[in-house]
Parts: sequence; structure tokens; C-alpha cells
Amino acid sequence: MRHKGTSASIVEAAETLFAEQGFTETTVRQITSRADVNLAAINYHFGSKKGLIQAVAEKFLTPLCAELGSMMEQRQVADSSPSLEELLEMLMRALLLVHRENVNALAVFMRLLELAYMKNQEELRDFLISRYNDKLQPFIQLIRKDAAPMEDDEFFWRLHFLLGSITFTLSNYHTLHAIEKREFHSGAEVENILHRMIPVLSAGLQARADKTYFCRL
Amino acid sequence: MRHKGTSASIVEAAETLFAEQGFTETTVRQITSRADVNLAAINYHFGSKKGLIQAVAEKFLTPLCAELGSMMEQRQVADSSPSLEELLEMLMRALLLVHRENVNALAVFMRLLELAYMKNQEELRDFLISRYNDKLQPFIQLIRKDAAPMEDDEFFWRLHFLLGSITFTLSNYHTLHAIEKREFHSGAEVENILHRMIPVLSAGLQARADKTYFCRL
Amino acid sequence: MRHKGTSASIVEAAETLFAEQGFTETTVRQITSRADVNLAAINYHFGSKKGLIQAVAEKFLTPLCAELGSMMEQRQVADSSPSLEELLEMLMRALLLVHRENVNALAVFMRLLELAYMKNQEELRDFLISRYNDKLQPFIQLIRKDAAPMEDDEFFWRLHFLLGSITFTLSNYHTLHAIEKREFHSGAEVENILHRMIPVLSAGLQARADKTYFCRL
Amino acid sequence: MRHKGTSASIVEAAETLFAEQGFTETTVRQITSRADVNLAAINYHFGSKKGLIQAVAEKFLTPLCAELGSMMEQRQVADSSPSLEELLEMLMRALLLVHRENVNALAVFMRLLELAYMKNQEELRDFLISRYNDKLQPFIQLIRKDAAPMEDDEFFWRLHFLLGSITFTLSNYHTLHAIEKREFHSGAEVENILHRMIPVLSAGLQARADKTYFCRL
DNA sequence: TATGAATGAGCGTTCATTCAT
DNA sequence: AATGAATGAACGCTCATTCAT
Repeated sequence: MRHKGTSASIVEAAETLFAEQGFTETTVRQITSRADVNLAAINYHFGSKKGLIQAVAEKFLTPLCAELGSMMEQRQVADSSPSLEELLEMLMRALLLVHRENVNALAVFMRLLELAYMKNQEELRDFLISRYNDKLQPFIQLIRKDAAPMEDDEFFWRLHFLLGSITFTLSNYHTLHAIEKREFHSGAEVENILHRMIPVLSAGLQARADKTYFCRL
Repeated sequence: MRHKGTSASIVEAAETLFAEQGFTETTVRQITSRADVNLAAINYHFGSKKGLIQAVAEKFLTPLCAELGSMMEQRQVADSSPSLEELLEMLMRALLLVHRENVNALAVFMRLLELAYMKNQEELRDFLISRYNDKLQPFIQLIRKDAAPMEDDEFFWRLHFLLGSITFTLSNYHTLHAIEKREFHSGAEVENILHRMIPVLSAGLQARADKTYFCRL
Repeated sequence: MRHKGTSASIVEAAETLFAEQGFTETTVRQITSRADVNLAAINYHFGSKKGLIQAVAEKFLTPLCAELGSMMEQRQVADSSPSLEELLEMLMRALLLVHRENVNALAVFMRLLELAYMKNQEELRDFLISRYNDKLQPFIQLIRKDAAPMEDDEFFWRLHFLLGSITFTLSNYHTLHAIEKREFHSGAEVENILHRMIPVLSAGLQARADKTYFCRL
Repeated sequence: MRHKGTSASIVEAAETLFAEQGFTETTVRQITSRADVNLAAINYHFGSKKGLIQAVAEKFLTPLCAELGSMMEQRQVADSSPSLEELLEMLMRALLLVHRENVNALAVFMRLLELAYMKNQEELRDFLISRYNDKLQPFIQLIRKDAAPMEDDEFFWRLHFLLGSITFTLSNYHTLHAIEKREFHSGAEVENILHRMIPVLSAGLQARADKTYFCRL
């Protein structure tokens, strides 16, 4: 635990601060000061603040995709296609893997996804897509198989409703956990929250698309 | 239309920029320059950048709560309690009201809610709660009535899963719309997206909470 | 003399430091510290360090060109064309005008010309040409009239030999003056140096171009 | 030709970059990166960036002085003293020797001389004087013999007018060559420029010093 | 009511150099 | 002899805010 190398110290400090404050709000001075390394070390090791953010992203996404892939492989030996709940459970287990490495990992990861969907962030978006889209598409297609039958565009939006639930909850887990504790005198752990999501998200994906309401809005 | 007053010009410019870039990334210089007013005008009229953000918040939340309240009042004359889908439809109609005022209004509004859940943003959170909690609680309790039976904490988390879907989708509507157009050669309007959410969110709230999966994560 | 305004203080301090150290070597902190103004003042008043350099340039070049123009106008009433020595004397008198406003003005001005001829400084070069070429061309053409008959390219190079003499001497006047004082126990004033240049430059321009030496190099 | 040693690679890369950008604007990172050697190599082999600059200086000045010396020796067997044009031709031939070693050599060399005349560069100036003054003085005295009769201080300034012509033209040869090509659709080679200087500089040195103009400035 | 000028604090980045191996 | 890692100092610039009028 003593001295784990400048690069690793920077990444660790960055994870915590990014999770708490977001990327823009976190300064390189805060990171290097918390990591107890020289101010210039981020630029030396990662080229720029942006480079550090990408390094943090890869650190999480690579094992996550790998885990998801190996789970899917294992499951595919059976003759039946996995159910929606099974698939979401896989996803949650993969997220837990990231979570267990670092308390802040999931929050950073989710903030990164949020950031990627902002305007003027095409660079980050393209970076993530180019690196991980191939690995995630098979999983997404399996989800679609067990979801309610629907058009491509309907599925596109539902997938992002789901993504919104996950990113919002995990990005702000710290705050939500604190509120829950204050209101109900007990707080759920991340594992528990991930578990609670499964039936909710599953039901949302399996809900029948109803076009008759459209006129009434 | 010609000269709509310094304050209004500032708010209008701020809405667009906040929607596109978020609050931190938007500078007072960008706002005053776009509004074609003096750099000091924001501090003069709103005290600070934070004051401007709160003014924008009130501008959206006040009519939204009012609309939601009057809808509930109208509905309460009937002898039956409103269904979940009816309630969500009310919410979406109230959001549409905000949307119709300004193309960027909903995105700003949703970014504001996201911001309110961040660490170190207790001030904004408290401000919103003190001003609007009373008005929203009755609506939330009606939702709970038609949701699946569940503990307080379970309902707390599901409400935030729902909030995540809404904020993520509407904050990033601009980006998602662009992606949809590129992929499927047609893009859904905001009204349509709001409509699509209803069955999904409704199903999520009515899903039976299943504790047997817990151990498997 | 007391307080002459932030802009003017900055320009004055910049002139001295640019003259002594050149542009790159002079930092905005040195300038603002010497001018006793806030560090941000340069960016506020001139947009950037580069903007300050251009402001300094215009401050010198505009009156110089004006003076040169009015001298040429006055002279043109006579029926004869001005001699090379007369023209160089005009130039030197115009330079003296700049010099009298500020001890460092000529050195800065000359460093600026040197800078404009460097690679990767096309922006500055284009800026100067677009602003002042029209005003200098008539003067240059008068010089050509009384110079020895020669090809265009020969004249081009001789003009730059002349420019080199002037820029080098005036850029480094401070150093050269100090050396002269140390070696000969007396130092020439700028006025005197400008005067001494006239017969030398004049003779250079009137020297017969000799192509027979070419093979011997 | 393949691997020419770290030191030589550094010097070669430095020459090009110094010629193009000047000394301050050229960073050790640029040099080591272009030379494809370790970042620390400059400090290791030359002690500091300043040490590298001095090494480059010696590389040029030593053969130049030697050549000039041997030319003077050869010429001295004759019973007559060499003419100004002969002497300038010797100088140009010696410069060509430097030029032939490397396309950028003359530009670097001339930039170095310019640098040596700047304030705060006494160290470099003293270094050059201590090493090469003795070797150059005889040549300078020969020049004086065939120049117009004049006071010491007059000769001092004329020598620097001449130095200015040479340094300015050769430092910026790259730029001037490009301008000439654009304007006249043909560009002169360095050899040609050196040749063209001879009659101009010679005439300048032989011009009669005229003190009657003094009062008119 | 409004604004041009100015400010202190802080930003991400780059510099030549040094250190440990 | 050579190098990857690291460093302290400084860089130009931008931030939200305040002041004097």
C-alpha cells in the first residue's frame, strides 16, 4: 500500500475526485496534490488532463467488457437464449467487478458515460465507440431478443432510458445514499441497488409499446 | 420582440448555453456576449452566476408545479384515484409546457436536477427542496398508490431510477436525436420521447420487487 | 507623469523590456510587474501578448509612415527628384521622430522587423504588409530612382542589406553603445549613428553591381 | 551514415531548428525528439542548452577563422596589401565553407552573432571574444587599411553596419529567398547573395564620412 | 440603471534540468 | 554511456467578481 508508483497514485486520486466533483470541476492541482506527486506528473505520464480521463476510462471499460464477454460465452453453451433478467444480472455482476476494485470506480465510469453524451464531446464519444462498441453490441442484441417486440427506434430510446437509470443512480450514489440514510435511517449498499434495478429495468424493456396515448399529450 | 430587457436577454442566452454545455462549462462571458449585454450585468441583476442558475430554475419549476397541481385538482373530483399511466401522462404534459416555452428549456431543467444531486451542491439541493418539495409530494404519493406494493426505501430508489431515465434522456436529447437520425434516418420529437417513456416507467414502477435474485449477484 | 492609465503604462513597460530582451524572452509577468498593473490587464486591454506586440508596432509605424509621407509630399513641389542622400536623411529624420518619443522605441521597432522576417511569423509579416506596404512603396521607388541601375532582384537584395544594417545597429544600440564607451571612452548618440549611416548606405546602393566576381567565390 | 553518435545527431538536429526558429524558440524536447535521442542527452553531453549553443558556435567559428587565417597567410607573400574587395571576397569564401557543410549552418551562425549582441548575453559575448577575437583582429585591421580614412569610432560603427547586413540577410535567407521567388519567380542561391554583397559593403566602407549633414537631422 | 475598467485567484501546460539506476 | 522518471519554476491565459462612475 505504501508507494504504488506515480501513475497509479495519480489514477487513484483522480478516480476519487472525478467521482465526487466531475471532470471539469476537478483540477490537476487537486489531483496531484492528493496523489502527493509533482504538478507536472499528469502531463508527463498522460500527456494532458484529457489523456488522464481516457486512461481512467480504459481502466474500467476494458475489464468490464471482458467480464461481460466471458459471461456471455459461458452462458451460450446452453441450448436456450438467456432471459432479460439473466442478462441484466450479468451486467450488474460485471459492474460489481469494477466496483470492487475501487469504491469510486462506478461513479467515475458513469460520469464518463454522461459526459460522452454531451454536445462538443464527440471526441470522447468516438473514442469510446471505436474501442468498445464491438464488444457491447452482442450483449445489446441479446437484450433485444427477450425484450418486447418493437421497432429499432423504440428499442434505441428504451436502451437510453435504461442507461439513464443506471448512470444517474450510480453517478450520484454518494448523494442518494446520504439522503436515504437521513430519511430512512438505513442506506443500501451498491450491490443492493444494482440488484433492485433488475426487475425494474427488465419490466421497462418488456412493457408493451402503446401508441394510443400519443395523441393525448 | 426587439429589446426585451437586460434580465430577460441574459436568461434566454443562459438557457441555450446551459443546455448545450452544462453550467460549469458555460462562462459568464459567453452568456453576456451572446445576450449582447455588459459583462457585469449578470452580477448586477442576479448577484452571481449561481443566482442566475437559481433564477433559471425557478422560471421552469414554478409553472411546472403549478400545472401539475391544477391537473391533480381537476382529476380529484372523480371518485377514483388516478392510475400510474394517467399520472405519468400528467407529468409529461407538464414537462411539455416547459418545453414549449423554449427549445432548450427541458435540457436546462434536467441538467439542473442532475446538478442538484452532486456532492458539494447542497445549497442548490436545499433551495429546490425548500421551494418545491411541498408541491411535489402529493403527486409522488399518488404515484406510490398505484405502484407495486413496496417498502419506503425501495420506492425511494425506483423513483430515482425513473428520475434518471427522464433527466438523462432530456439532458442529452440533442445528442440522442442526432444519433437516432444518423442511424435510423429519422428522429423523434421531444413530445414523442415523453410519450414513449410512459409505459416503460409505468411498468418499472409496477414490477414486483424480487429479493430472491439478491444472493446471485 | 504620475498615473498615465493602465494601457499606456503597459505599453511603456513593454517597450523597454521588448527592447532589452526581445519579445519571446519578455514575459507578461515582467511587463505587468514593471507597469505596476494587474497580471490580467494585458489580456484585458490587448487580448493577448501578441495583441500587445501589434499595438506597440502600430504605435511606431503609424507616425513613422505619416512623417515619411508628409516629407515626400513637401519635397515633391520642387521640379527635381530627391537624391539618395536626401531620401535617407528623410528616413533617418522619421526614425528620430519615433526615437524622441521613447528611448526604447527604435530598438523595439527594429526587433519587430527582425521578427517579421523569421520563419513561422507569416502572420506578423502579413499584418505589417497589409497595413504599411502601400505607404512605404512610393518611398522605396524614389530610392530606386537614384540608386545605381540594376535588375529588380539585385535591388531587392540591396534593400535588405540596407535593412539589415539599420535593424542590427538599432536593435543592439544599447549593447554597441556600451562597447564603444568601454573601448573608446565615448559613445555616440542615436542621432549621430543615424547620421553616420547615410553616406554608407547611400554608397552601397549606388555601387556598381559587378558580376565578374561571381566565378571566383 | 547510419548511426553517427548521439552528440553529432544532437548538433545536427539543433542546427536545423536553431536556423528555423532561433535559440529561445527551440526547445530541448524538439531537438532531442528530432535527433531521436533521449531527452536528457543534451544535458548529459553538453551540460546545458547553453553548452550546446556554444558547441554549435565553435563548430562553425573554428574552421571559419582557420580558413580566413590561411587565406591571409597565402596572400601576405605578395608585396602589396590586399584590397577591400579582395578581403570581402575572402570572408565570403570562408562563409561558403561553413555553408557547404550544412544547409542551415550559415543561418545558425548568423543568429548566434545576433544573439551575442543582445543584453543579458554577456556570457556568450565574452566566450566568443575570448576564443576568436585574436584570430579576427588581423583581418579587421586589413579591412581598415583599405577603407576610407576615418576615426576609430567611425570604423567601429561601419563595421557593425556591415555585420548587420550580413547577419540579417543570412539569418533570414530562408524567408527572403521565398519572398524573392514569389515576387520575381526566381530565387538566388546563397553563393550568389554572398557575391552581391561584396561591392555594396566595399562601397559602404570606402564612402567618405560626411559630417556636414549632422546638423540637418 | 448600468457599464468600462480592473482584479485576485486559479487554470492547464511547458520549460530546462536533475535524479536514480 | 545513457535513460526513463520526475521535478520546481514559470508560462500565457481565463475565471467570476468588484469597483468607480
